[in-house]
Amino acid sequence: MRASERAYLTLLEDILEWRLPPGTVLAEVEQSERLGVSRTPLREALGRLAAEGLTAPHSGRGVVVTELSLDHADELFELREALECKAASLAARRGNPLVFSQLQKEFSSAAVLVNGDEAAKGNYYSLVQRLDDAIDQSMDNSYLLQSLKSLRVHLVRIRRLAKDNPERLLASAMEHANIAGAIAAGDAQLAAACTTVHLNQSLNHLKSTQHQTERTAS
Amino acid sequence: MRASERAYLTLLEDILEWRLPPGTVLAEVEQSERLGVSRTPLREALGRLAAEGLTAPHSGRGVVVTELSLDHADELFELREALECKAASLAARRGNPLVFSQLQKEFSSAAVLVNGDEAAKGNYYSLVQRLDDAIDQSMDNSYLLQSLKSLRVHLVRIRRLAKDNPERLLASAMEHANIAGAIAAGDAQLAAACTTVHLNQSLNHLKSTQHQTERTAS
DNA sequence: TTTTCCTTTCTTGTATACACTGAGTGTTGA
DNA sequence: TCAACACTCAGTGTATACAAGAAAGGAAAA
Repeated sequence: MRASERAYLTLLEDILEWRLPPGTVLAEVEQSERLGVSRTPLREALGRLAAEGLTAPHSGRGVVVTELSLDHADELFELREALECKAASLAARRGNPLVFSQLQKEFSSAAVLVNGDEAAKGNYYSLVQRLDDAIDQSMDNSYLLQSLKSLRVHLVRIRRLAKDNPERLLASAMEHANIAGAIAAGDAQLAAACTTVHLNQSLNHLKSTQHQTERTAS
Repeated sequence: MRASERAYLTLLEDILEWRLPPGTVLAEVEQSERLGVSRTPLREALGRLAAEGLTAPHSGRGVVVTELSLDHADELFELREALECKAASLAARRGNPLVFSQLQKEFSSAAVLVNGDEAAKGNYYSLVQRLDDAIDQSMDNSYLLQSLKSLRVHLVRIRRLAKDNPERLLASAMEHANIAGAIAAGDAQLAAACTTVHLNQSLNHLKSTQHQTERTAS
């Protein structure tokens, strides 16, 4: 693997996992020594991160990890609604109904997963991943896919701020089942509506986490 | 100005103006000599172009300017509808009505512009630009703005394939007036609907250009 | 004659040295 | 004591040399 690729993947993971929290200054020599590559591939990695909006220039001197807090959740979810509703609509028009009715079934019977142990919860998350993948493939639009991917990087980062609980996961599973069902039925409008509902519920849950944190802190 | 910035801007313009058409191979030494910079800043420029989807790796040997033809218009406009409808909705909720009712008036009286000479047509295009800018500012969402900007790069490129005529420009002006009016009225749903109408008309016009070209070629 | 393998050469990937800019600090004058 | 100027230095921006890898061409064998 190329050195620039290794540096990029390492930095990306460090940022997404909050090991490099917002505001962290990324000096070139420092990071190149830490990652064991020279400055040239490191600069390429930093350039890719900047293009994704994960880093930003810092008063003319170096780059910093961009701010991200629950304050950004509203903006992020507005974009997410635009992209994912469109994606669900297109999938409803173009996807294979069998794939999505199968996914719907799995989500409907996901109650056992979200109440189980960590491994079972991992299974649930991979099920969500499979629905996303199926939509990505069915919508058959490379530009929309590209936009979604760059959005998801930020979503991964912000998701770490939320604590999920069994009740929310169960509700989420039902919402996902509805989305899959609407796509399987070929109903574009319903698929978009189900996605809107799901995203609003997710956002509300995310914000309720914030209130808890504020109360805990005070 | 930095050498990498110059190289980036020059290559960007060359690609958008079709001086570097799709499929053109961009060899590093060749381009660095052409632009009078060394390979290091040139590589940074190429990296930025690749992040925007304007270039893509070419079977292990250099990068090529990505394909773009009217075949991509459908995909591009699907993403555009998702983003611009959302943008118009948000602007309707958050924008200053006075700004948009002023823009509506200007679009309504734009008939004299589109029938005029080249300079007058330039005025019309800058009016469209002002509406876009007003929406960008009013929607107040940096993530959505970022997505829109990366989309617009491709739209600039594909717009060169379309020939505009006075009838289309006049209709376009009316459609823009409707969008501005809906935003001024604070009607998010109507603003989105007007945007959908406008984009469908634009896409149809773009495709009719294609048919003419095909008939001309045969 | 065709296919396969080897060699050559061109292009990219990486490291490093040097130049330049900008921020911080210390000193000097009012 | 404060402000302004100059100097230092850390850190980025650029150039270039070198290494590694892939494609193309030719030669040899089937």
